[in-house]
Order: sequence, then C-alpha cells, then structure tokens
Amino acid sequence: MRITAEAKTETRQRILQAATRLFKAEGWHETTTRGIAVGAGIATGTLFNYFPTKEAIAAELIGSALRRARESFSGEGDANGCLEADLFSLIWRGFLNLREFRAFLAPAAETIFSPLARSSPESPGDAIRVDHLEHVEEIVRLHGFPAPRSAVTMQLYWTLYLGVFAFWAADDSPGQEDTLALLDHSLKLFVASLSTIPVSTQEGRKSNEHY
Amino acid sequence: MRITAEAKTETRQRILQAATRLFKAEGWHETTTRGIAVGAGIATGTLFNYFPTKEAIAAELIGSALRRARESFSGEGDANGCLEADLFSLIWRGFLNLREFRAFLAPAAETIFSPLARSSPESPGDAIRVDHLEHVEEIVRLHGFPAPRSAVTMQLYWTLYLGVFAFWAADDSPGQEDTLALLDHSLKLFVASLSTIPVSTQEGRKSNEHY
DNA sequence: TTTATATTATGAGCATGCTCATATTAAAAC
DNA sequence: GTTTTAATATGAGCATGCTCATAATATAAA
Repeated sequence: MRITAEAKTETRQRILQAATRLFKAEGWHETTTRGIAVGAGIATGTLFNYFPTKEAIAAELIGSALRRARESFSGEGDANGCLEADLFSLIWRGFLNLREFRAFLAPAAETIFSPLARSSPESPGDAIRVDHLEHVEEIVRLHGFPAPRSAVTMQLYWTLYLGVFAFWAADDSPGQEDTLALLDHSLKLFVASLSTIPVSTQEGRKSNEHY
Repeated sequence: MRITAEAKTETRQRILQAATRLFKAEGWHETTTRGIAVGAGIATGTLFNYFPTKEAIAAELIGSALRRARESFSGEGDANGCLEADLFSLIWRGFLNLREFRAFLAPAAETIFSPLARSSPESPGDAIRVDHLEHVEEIVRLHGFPAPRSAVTMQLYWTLYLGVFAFWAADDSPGQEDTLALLDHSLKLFVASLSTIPVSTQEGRKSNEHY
C-alpha cells in the first residue's frame, strides 16, 4: 500500500460527508466515531488516520465553512462600509455559511473553541481562531486604526465574538433578530474600545475619526 | 439503612475533600471518578449517589467558593464605590477565593459553564451563572440604573465575565496584572453599555449620571 | 515474476464516565 | 428480639473515544 493520493482525499471526503449527515441527523453527542466510520465505509481505527479526534472532524467542517465565508467577503469586495458594518458583514456571512450546522454546533463548539480551553496550537479550534482574528485585524487596519495588537483588545474581540456565536447557535427568534441585536451591540462596544484603550496598554489612540 | 443524615453529609465532605486533593495534584482530566471514590473510601457507584456527574463535583467546589466571596462582599459592606469599582471588587474577590483551584479550573470550567453549552437548569454550572447574575443585577440597581433585564445586556455581561474568567485562569503574569487590565477594560465597556442600549431593546437610558 | 518495503487498514482492546441489578443494613413494626 | 421495610452501598458492566499490534496491499527492487 503506497500513497494513492486521490484515494486518500476521497476517503477523507467520505468521512466528512458521513459525519455531516450523522451530526445533523443525530446530534453531536449521539453520533459515535464508530458510526461515522461505518458511514464512510472504513474501520474505526482508519478514521483516526485521517482525523486525530472527533472534534477535529467538526472543526474541519466549521473551519471550511468560515473560510468560504471569508473568501466570499474579500472576493466580492464587500469591505466598503464603516468598520462596524464590515465586521458585521464578515461575521454574519460566517453564520449564514454555518447555518446548516447550527443544530449540532453548540455542543460541538463547546469542546472545540471554548474560551476556557487554553488554546494550544494543536487544539482543533485554534486555527479557526487565529484565521478569524487575522482577518479582523486586517479589516481594522484597513479602516485606519493602528493594528490592535494589544493582547487585551483581541482577547476582548474573541470573547465578544464567542458570546455572539453561542447566542446565535441557540437563538430561535424569527430571523435570529435577537442575535442581530446582540451582534450590533457587541460590535459597537468593540469599536468603541478601539478608541478607549486601557491606560496600561496604551495604543490605538489616534485616528479615531470614525467615532 | 435509613437516613443517618450526618453520615451522609460526612461522606459528601469526604468526596469533596478527596476531589479537591486529586484535582489539584493530578489535574482535571487525569483525575478519575474511580480515584475520587477510592480517596473518599466509597465504591464508584456510591459516588454517583452524591453527585450526578464529575462536573457537578467541581461545580460544587467553584460554587461554594463564589458563594463565600459574595457573602464576604455583602457582609463587609464593600459596596461603596462607583458601579465599576463595586463590580470589580465582587469579581476579584471571587478570583481570590478560587485561587487554589486555578490550576485545574480551565479544563473543568470548560464543560461546566462554557457559553456554548446551552445552559439548561439541570446543568451544574447554571446555578452558578444565575446566582452571579442576580447579584450583579442587584448591584447595578443599587447604583441607580434601572434593572438591566434586557436579555442582550445580561448576555453581554456574562460573555465578558467568562472572557475575563478564562483569561485569569491561564494568566501567569506577575500578580495577574494582565487580568486586572482586561477586567478593568471589560467593566468599562459593560458600564458604558448600560447607557448605550441598542435601539431595539430600549431601556436603561436615564439616570446615567455616573458616566 | 518474485521478493522486499513502505504505507495504510483493521478491529480487538483499553480507559473512563456512568448505570443498574443486587446486596447490605439501619430503623420501624410487631 | 424478630421481622419487615426502605434507604443506601456495591461493583460488574456498558458505551464510547481512542490506541496499537498486526494484517493487508500497492509500489519498488531484484
């Protein structure tokens, strides 16, 4: 047995498809790795040659959905409003792309990128966080704010983002309008915080002509 | 076998003591329920007559530490600064009381009160969240703000609190000064948000003479 | 074609959180 | 003191995420 590169990516795809189907049909906790393996037509052990953990499978689904959202955001040149509007657009696009996963997302994401989980680079959710934050920083910079590299600032952004994310995952209001309200509110706070940096970590104080 | 009320509370205490010792010595994931049972001198099954889950044991430890912090806060009449200072004092007292658990707190709390975990009343961390939020609302009211019952507002508070909590649990800066900075910043945002409520859920707009 | 090698697939097996049928026992009923 | 009863203790056992020794096989070497 050697390489067979395309056979491997094919198996990988079958795993992701089976996992998607089962997560959506049965839920996160109810779906077993054995079940995914059967669905993909492989043995249990083989599954773990492709993904190190069950979480990593979901992280791949989530990550690629968010990647597509990011690409469509940059691609369509959607970055043309004020900072707040652009961040809103980026985040909301992400939610739209994750919509089909919403039902099982909360319990899955709990383990994948809980703020409590010390995010080590090997954690499946870490790449998602890093990618998202990089894009956000870029957008912030494009709007004339100095790079908000302060650990406090970006920590705060991620906290707010996760809060909105968690709320959205459980929001059954029509059109998720409650999430819209929370996202709106959270972004206002974040943008405001860019101009009101704590005294200890002074930066980003000029070029706040936006507010 | 009947009642023996004091024997039961004694066993309960032994469980909590053994759990504390093991969590601190071995860590959250490394500590097994079997180990706790042995440490408490009971059978594995008996453990689950006292606590429904492993998380519930940790939740009891965390909850009672925070309860003591709350009592010392109210007892000593420490509520005498501005709103921001009082919230700071309450939260920081909580951290001080949790200090001995800090090492294993992050992985434990991840499952106990992740924002992603849809908080059902039967979740072990739900009582902790509810108690804390009630106290915060009371403090906010004492400072002349109308009850911030808006779901958005309190959702936002809890998000910020968890963000600070998570940061604190992993913060190894001297004196946890980075946590101090983040907490300061987060509270400023929350207090500011009390006076800048989103248009859809209008409330809390008057009596903002504090800021 | 045959043999060797590197790589992937396999499923029995492990650890652990938790359950449940059964055993045990302290108090009530007699 | 004996029997009955109801609460509690027990540990074998289950489900599941994941591991690892072994089997299988596609390619390279001979």
